[in-house]
Amino acid sequence: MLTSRRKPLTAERILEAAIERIDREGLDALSMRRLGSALDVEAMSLYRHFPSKAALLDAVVGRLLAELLLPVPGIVPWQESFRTLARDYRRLLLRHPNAIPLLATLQLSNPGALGAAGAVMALLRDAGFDARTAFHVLATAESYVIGFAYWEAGTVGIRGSVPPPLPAGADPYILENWDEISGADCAVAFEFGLDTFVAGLERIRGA
Amino acid sequence: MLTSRRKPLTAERILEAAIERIDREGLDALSMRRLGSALDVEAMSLYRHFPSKAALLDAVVGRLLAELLLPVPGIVPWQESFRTLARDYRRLLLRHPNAIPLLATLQLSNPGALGAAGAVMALLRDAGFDARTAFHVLATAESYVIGFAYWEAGTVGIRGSVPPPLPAGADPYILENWDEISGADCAVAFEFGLDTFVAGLERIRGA
DNA sequence: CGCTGTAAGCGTACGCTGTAAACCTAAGTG
DNA sequence: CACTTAGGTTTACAGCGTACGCTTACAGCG
Repeated sequence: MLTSRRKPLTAERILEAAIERIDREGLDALSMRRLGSALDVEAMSLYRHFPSKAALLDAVVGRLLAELLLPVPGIVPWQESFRTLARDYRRLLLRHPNAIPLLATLQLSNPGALGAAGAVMALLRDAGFDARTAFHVLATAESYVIGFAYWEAGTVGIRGSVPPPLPAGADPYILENWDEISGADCAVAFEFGLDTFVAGLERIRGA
Repeated sequence: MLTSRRKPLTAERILEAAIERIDREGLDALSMRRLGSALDVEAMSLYRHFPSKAALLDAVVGRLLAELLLPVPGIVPWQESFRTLARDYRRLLLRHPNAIPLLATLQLSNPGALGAAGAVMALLRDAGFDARTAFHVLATAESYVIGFAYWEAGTVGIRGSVPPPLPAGADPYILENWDEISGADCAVAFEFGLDTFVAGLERIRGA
């Protein structure tokens, strides 16, 4: 089959197609063969651009994290930057709910994660936190956001798909209000946790 | 092959073997064939006890959650019960780090999850929180614990295995103290987040 | 005792997966 | 022109989940 007529395959195009497929069909639906055929190419061609499927998924993580606007210390109060980043991160995760397991297993060694981690560390140290505390805050906050998005995507359901039926025996409040527990409700809960956390931070800043 | 000489296969024995394999070799190493051979049985025999691999994994989740000691309201201050449960949950997750992805995707419809969720709801309502707030707290806290364990297992490394090498460009503090960032350090960070959260809860109780 | 229904485990087979290795071809480059 | 090389293809392999049908062991019953 002639190759010269096609738009050339690039790492960038592969990543875009991979993300689109993950968003639309889920993580399990992303196989090298399917991804290849979505790009009009054989599966093995992808290996010219990524050494393995795992490497490709790592790159997907980096590419998704690049959507985040990182805070610059000193322009607005640190609390505001911190809240904004957390909210942006949650929204990013909800825009790509099928990719959450990928981002949850993100390692600090991922180049895409380093930038974000560094920016948060800088922000917090500029706010007066010592380095060790800043690191704890980073770990804690990232955990919270990812955990929450995981929970939200799994509980409320992904992209409005019907949540699984609740069996009898659930807590009365949850049972009665199951239908009302929506994305909006989750946002309230998220903000609640975020407020609580920031308030706690303010009390120990510089400690 | 004669079957009467063997210990009979039961759902219980299958679950135990599955958990042991997950703990020892990881989630990916758990295939029906391998699990079968660990039990001296053909893969298809497992389907007599579980309708699918997904159902088996669901049962694994339930079985793991059953290790948790659920709080009973009114015996000790709610803060103490809350903290204890969170710590127990974290420890449970770290005892089975390879199963964290399973527990992270846990749905509220999982029978094993219902008991825990109900216990927490009861605890919080007994403490004076209204139902809606209690639900938010449940979501937030569970997110935090799971997210944190995910982060901890991925960052510090699982069961003392060497963490991946940190590339240059990381935040200076993280780079310099990478070797020292240990489980103990994580425990401090976890307690820090927990304290922050409980303090925030105390301020809004009953609101 | 034999007969029969049923539950439990086995064997085979199908379509899918990730990827190693060899191959082919078009585009430079001397 | 010959030669190299990057990029896409082809084939092949081992392993996966599981549908389907077979066999075996045992329980209840006459």
